[in-house]
Amino acid sequence: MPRAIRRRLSREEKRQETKQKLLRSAEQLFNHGGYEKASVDLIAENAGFSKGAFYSNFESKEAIFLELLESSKRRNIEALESLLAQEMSAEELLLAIRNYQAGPDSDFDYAQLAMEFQLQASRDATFAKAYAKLNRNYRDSLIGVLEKLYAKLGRTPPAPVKDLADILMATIAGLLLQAAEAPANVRKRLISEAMLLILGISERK
Amino acid sequence: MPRAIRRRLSREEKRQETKQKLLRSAEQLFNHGGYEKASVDLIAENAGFSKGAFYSNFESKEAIFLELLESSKRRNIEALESLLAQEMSAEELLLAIRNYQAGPDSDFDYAQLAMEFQLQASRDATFAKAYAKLNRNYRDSLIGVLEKLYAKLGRTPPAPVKDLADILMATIAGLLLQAAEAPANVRKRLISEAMLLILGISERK
DNA sequence: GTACTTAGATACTATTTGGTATCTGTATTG
DNA sequence: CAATACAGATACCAAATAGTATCTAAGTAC
Repeated sequence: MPRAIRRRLSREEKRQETKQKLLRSAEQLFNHGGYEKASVDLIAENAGFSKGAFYSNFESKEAIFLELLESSKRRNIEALESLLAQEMSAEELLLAIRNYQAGPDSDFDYAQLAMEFQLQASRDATFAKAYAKLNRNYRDSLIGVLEKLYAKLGRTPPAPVKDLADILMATIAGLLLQAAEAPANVRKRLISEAMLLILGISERK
Repeated sequence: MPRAIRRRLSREEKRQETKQKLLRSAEQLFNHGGYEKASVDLIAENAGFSKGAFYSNFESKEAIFLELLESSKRRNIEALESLLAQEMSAEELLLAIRNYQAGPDSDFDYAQLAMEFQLQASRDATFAKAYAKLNRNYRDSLIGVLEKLYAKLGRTPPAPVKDLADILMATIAGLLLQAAEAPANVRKRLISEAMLLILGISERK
């Protein structure tokens, strides 16, 4: 175990780099053609490596899929949490939420990948458990943001925020998938509109 | 061509029966495990036939998938159209819409299958075209129903009905998929809630 | 610099896939 | 009832798949 003590781990560093490349390759391919169509061979090749590299870094295809799922969800949750932490006016918060999923920062690709996860989860018990757990965290964060939003706006939510969170997540996912071929601005507009409707803040009362 | 004139087509009848069995088998399997996982062999076997029967009735796996898509969408559209045709009060119409997708008549399975279609469509140009076309019809029907609804209610929609239709479709699909493991009554409640929020008719003003 | 470790390449396997070619039994036709 | 047509079964195929076993070149330790 001479790992943690040593100074320059050029070896380990490279390994991590390879792993990252494989992850990004897999993300791309899963997103593009779905779980089944993204073969291990292809993932490796697309990253500029061979299958050997893949199995040297991941236990299985399922494993890389789950790892991807976890990291995406984590990133998403972090974005929400940081939103929560910031001090901002009601209008600012509203705007931020409105642009959250539809903004240029959060890639649309993620949504499709998430959909792929969701579908796999609805079919595979292993995935289902992992997905449910991660989703719960995400949902909780979203609920927090919504509560903060309504508090700042001085309004009462039109429905339990738990439900609003669920509906919001579903709608965004659905819209992104539905309009996969539509131009980005159409998607954005629809998503914004949907969020305002669901949150009940479309017209300034 | 001694087909259309003759009396009792017991042969042709049987053929159609076989085809229907294959279709239902495919629907089941596509829904359960997705497009890729439902092999032609499996579809045939599950219907009680051999692969020979399959290829005697369908040109390819893609073909049966598309045929399934078409018939499901058609059924859905017909349901909407018949809703449109009926004379009913605003409340009745509202209730009917509220229960439309969430009702016991429309099987939840369909939604998951539709999702599978949608995902495939987002990845395959052939599917994309077919799906877009069918979806357009469905959307148009839904728009008609919504217009009728608002007319009867004597209200103005909170957003262009076109957008409302898109959002509604996406939300329902998203919720059904998201809550695939949740009990049916939870799904129903969420879907109802979402519809009311999106349509802007949650509280009786 | 020599011995050891290991990231990653190559080669291979067993299995599954969609699709085809061919065959067979039975319903239809004359 | 004999000839034919055809629904569907059987037997195949080439390609692709996830995963494994083995090897090699380069990094690390002494």
